[in-house]
Amino acid sequence: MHRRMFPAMRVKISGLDPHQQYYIAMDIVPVDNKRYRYVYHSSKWMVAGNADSPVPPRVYIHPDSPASGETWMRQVISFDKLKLTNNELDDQGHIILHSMHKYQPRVHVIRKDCGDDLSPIKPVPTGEGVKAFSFPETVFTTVTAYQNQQITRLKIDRNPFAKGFRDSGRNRPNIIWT
Amino acid sequence: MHRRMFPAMRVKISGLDPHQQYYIAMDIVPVDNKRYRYVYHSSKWMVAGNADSPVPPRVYIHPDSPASGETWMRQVISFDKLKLTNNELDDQGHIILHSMHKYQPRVHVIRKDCGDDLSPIKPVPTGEGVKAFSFPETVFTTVTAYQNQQITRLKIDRNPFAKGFRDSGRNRPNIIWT
DNA sequence: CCCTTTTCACCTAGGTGGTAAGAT
DNA sequence: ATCTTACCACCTAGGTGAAAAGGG
Repeated sequence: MHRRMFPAMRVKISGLDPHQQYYIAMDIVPVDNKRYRYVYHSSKWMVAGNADSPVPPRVYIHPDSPASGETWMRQVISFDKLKLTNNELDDQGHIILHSMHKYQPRVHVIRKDCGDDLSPIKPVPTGEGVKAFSFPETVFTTVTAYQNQQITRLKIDRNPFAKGFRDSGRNRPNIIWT
Repeated sequence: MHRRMFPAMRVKISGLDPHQQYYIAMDIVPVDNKRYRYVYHSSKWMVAGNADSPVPPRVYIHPDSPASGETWMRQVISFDKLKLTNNELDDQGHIILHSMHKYQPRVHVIRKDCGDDLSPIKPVPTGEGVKAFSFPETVFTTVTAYQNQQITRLKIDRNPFAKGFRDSGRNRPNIIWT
């Protein structure tokens, strides 16, 4: 199984060299070494043991890559086509995560000459010409089924593909418009 | 208005340097200086005057570009997402053609270091590191409405998006399956 | 008269959460 | 008991030719 990450991460970048070419990429790293479960009566995620064994590292290379600093800085950069899977044998280049774990997305800005061996199935290079950014408010917990009605609500209300589950969609038979 | 070119041009390439990066692109050039009309009773395209005035040059850069010679040579390269328009003011990077004219698609293989200023709205560069290929059997005449029942048949039979017009699609009401 | 544009029903392709069945 | 999978109806997004309307 695979699904897009939603809501998608969106960033604006400044301070690039307008005439330099860059790759922009995202990976997703574990926040800690724990597995979680959702405790319904307290509406909280609680530690439920140690993390599952690590998983092959994957990188989402933004499809506009490579592009000039000018191009990247002119637009909001959206990662809405990034796909997640819990299938450790995935062969479609999706990002592999464990369910019921906490993760943190990272945005990487990679000067073109440092990204020539960039690959969806290799770790992002580090060092000169590569910078990584992460935002604490984007930490999330993976699930295969929603544990929390507010999340379900948010997804249905905001994701265009879930329109069929919005109120005044489904379960409104026999309405006669006059 | 714009439509995809169908059937799409598909090529296989050999003889590239596996470790060199290349762009692959297509443009479409006039075959002659004439405008045509279709003569129904003889089922032939006949010259009907001189060509309309030239149109801004456009290039379709294959979306897998740039990629290594190895990558390009491993696959059939399909141009099925290339889009044509007769709108001379088109601002979406589609290839602009005159209706009722004869054209010839060309495939360009461009070594990466020669394609750094490649753009959908600039002519393909020429010279060292760039090669162009064309195939006489791919010459075609542009139309806004089909002139010929065999072409309509071919499109409906071969294009997945036209499935609704195939026999045993439409115009088959009141069939009861037993 | 001949060609072009607009609108339409009908497709392909694929992203949603619900639900029931499966797995551990 | 808890989590995962498979399938479904219902969407978005966009590519078809037919047919009617528009234009020179």
